[in-house]
Amino acid sequence: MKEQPKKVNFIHLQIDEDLKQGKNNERVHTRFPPEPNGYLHIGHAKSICLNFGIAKKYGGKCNLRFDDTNPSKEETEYVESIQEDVRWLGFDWEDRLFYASDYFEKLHGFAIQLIKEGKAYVDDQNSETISNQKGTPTRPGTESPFRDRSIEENLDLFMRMTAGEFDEGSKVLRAKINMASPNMHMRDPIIYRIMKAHHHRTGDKWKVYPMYDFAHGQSDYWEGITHSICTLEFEVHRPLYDWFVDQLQDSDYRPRQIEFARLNLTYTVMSKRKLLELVKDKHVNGWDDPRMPTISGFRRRGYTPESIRNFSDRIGVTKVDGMIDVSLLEYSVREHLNRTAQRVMGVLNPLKVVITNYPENESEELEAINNPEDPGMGTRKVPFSRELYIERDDFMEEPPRKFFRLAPGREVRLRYAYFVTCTKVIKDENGEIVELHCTYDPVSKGGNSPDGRKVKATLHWVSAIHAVRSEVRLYDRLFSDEDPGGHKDVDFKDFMNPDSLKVLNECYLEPFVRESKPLDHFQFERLGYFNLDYDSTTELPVFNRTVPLRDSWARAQNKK
RNA sequence: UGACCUGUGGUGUAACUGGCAACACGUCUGACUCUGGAUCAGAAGAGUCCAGGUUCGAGCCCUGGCAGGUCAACCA
Repeated sequence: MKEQPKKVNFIHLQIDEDLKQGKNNERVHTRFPPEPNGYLHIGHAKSICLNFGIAKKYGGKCNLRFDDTNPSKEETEYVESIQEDVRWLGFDWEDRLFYASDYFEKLHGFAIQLIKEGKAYVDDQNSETISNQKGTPTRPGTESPFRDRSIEENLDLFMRMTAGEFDEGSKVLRAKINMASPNMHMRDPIIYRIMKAHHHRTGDKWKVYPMYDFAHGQSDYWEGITHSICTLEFEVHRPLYDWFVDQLQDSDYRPRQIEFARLNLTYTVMSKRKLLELVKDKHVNGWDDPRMPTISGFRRRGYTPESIRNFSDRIGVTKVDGMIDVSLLEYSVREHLNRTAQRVMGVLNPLKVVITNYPENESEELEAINNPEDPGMGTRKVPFSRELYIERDDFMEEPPRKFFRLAPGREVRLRYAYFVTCTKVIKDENGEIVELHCTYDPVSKGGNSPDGRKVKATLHWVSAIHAVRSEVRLYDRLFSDEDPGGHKDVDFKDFMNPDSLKVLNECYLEPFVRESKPLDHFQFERLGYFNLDYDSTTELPVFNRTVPLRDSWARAQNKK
C-alpha cells in the first residue's frame, strides 16, 4: 500500500547535521519510552511514527523502553496494551524491549557514586519544606540544612533507606547541584525516594525508587541512544539530564535530546490523566471505546494503521504548539478505506418497499462490484426480491428542489438492480410513512437502461428476506468544544457530547457481511465506513461507524 | 518581574548556505459519475507578530519590542 512521500522535518535536519559531523560513529538510535500507566493515544502514535520512522530512514534502530520508575501507577495490563498498539501500528523493536527497571541496580550504583563524589546527599526534610526551599522560577532557592552531611553519613543513610529502615516520605536522596540556578530542575533535584510499593517487574525487592529524571537520561545513555526525542515540556529538563550524563560519560558518545510539540486534536483531550478519568468514571466503555482517542479506540473504531501513519506524516513535526483539526485524521482514514474497503449495501433506518410487479416468492442474484477503486477485488452476488428495505432518508413525499432521490411518481435506480418508480405511499394512523409501493422495469436489470433513459439518483437497498439484521453504532465527537481541556474554569467533562454514541438496532445488511470477522472494514455504500465490532454475536452482528462518507447533500442542508 | 522555547493563509506544514511565499486539509465553483462518495479541472484565501537596521534583495541575518507556551510533584 503506497504511503505519502515522507516529509522532512527539523529533527531530520539536525540528524543530518550530526551525521555530517561524524557524531557517535554515525550511528542513529532512537527509542520510544512510554510509562505503562495508561493506554497509548494518537499523540503517542505521532511519537512512535517519528522515532521508528527515523530509525528506518537512517538505517538505525529504535528501542521500546518502558519508563517504569513509579510502581504506584504502573501495571502489566498497560505494558501489554502498549506492545500490542506499537505492533499494530506496524513497528518492530525486534529484540530491544527494555525497562527502566532493568537499570535499577545500575542506577542505584550510580547514586552511590554521586554520594561518594560528594554530589548527592540525603535530606531528612518533608516534601513541603523541600518544596518551599526550592524557591520560585523568579526567586532562587535556599539550601537544605542537610546539604553538607558527610559522605559517610550520606552513604550510611542511603543504604538504610535502601534496606527499608525508614518510612516513606521521611528521607530522600538529592543531587547537590545549585539551589540558585535559574532552572528549577537544577536546584538539588530529588533523585531517589522511599516507596514501599510492589513493582510490576521487580516485585518487593526495592524500597527506594529512582525519580524519572534520574532514570531517563541514563537509560538512554546505557542503551546507546543517539537521539532522545521527547516533547516540549522536557526542554527545561535537558540541562539536568546532561549533568547526570556528564558524571557518567566515558567517551565522546552522548545522547542528544531534541524536543518537539505534542499532538493536540480538536474536540478531544489528550492527557493520560484525563483519559484515565473518563475510563475510571465510566464516561466511556473502557480504554478502547471507539470514541476514545486511544490507539486501541481508533483500532476498534475501524481506523487502519496505514491511515494513522499517513496522518502522522501529514501533520509534520515542529516545536510549535498547535491544534490539528480532526478532519485531517478523518480525511486520512477515508482516503485509505476508499481504496481498500469492501463495498456492501446496508440500510440503517429502514423503510419497506414492495415491488408490486415483481413476482412473489421469487428472488434473483445480481452482480455487484466489491470496490470500484480496485477492480482486483472482484464482484459478488446480491439477492433481490419483491420486498426490500431502503433508507428512510432516501424518500420524501414532498421533495424540495435538488432532492434527487425517491418521491411519489419518481423513478430512481436501485444500485446494481433495477429502475423503480414509486407508485404509492402507505401510512399508519399517525400519518407516519410505513411502506412504499413501487414498480420496476425488468429491462433495466443490473441498473442500466437500454433506452438510455437517465435517472437522477441511485439508492442502496437490501432484500428483506435475505437481510442480516444488525446493530450499528454511530459515533460523534466525544466533546462539543474544540479544546475541552483548555478552559481554566470549566472541567473538560462539562463539554462531553451527550450524543456521542447512537445505537441503531434495526439495521439491515446484505448477506455478504455474514462472512466477516471483528475489525473487518466495509464501506456501506453511500453511508460511510464501518467495521465489525468485538461485541458481535452470531445472532446479532454489531458494526461501528468509523467515519461517514463526505456528504455534500447533507452539508448543503446544514447550511440552511 | 527569572530561565528556556515558539510566532508563515481558517488549520497543519514548506521555502537549499538571503533570490517572485509552496503544499496538504478545509472552504467555494464547475465537469464527470450506477455511491450527492471517489476522480478531474479551477477559485478564493497569508505578504510571513510589530518596529527599526544590514543588503541590489529579508520569512530567513542583526537590534529592540509584543504575544503565546513551559518550568516551583518524593508524577512521567
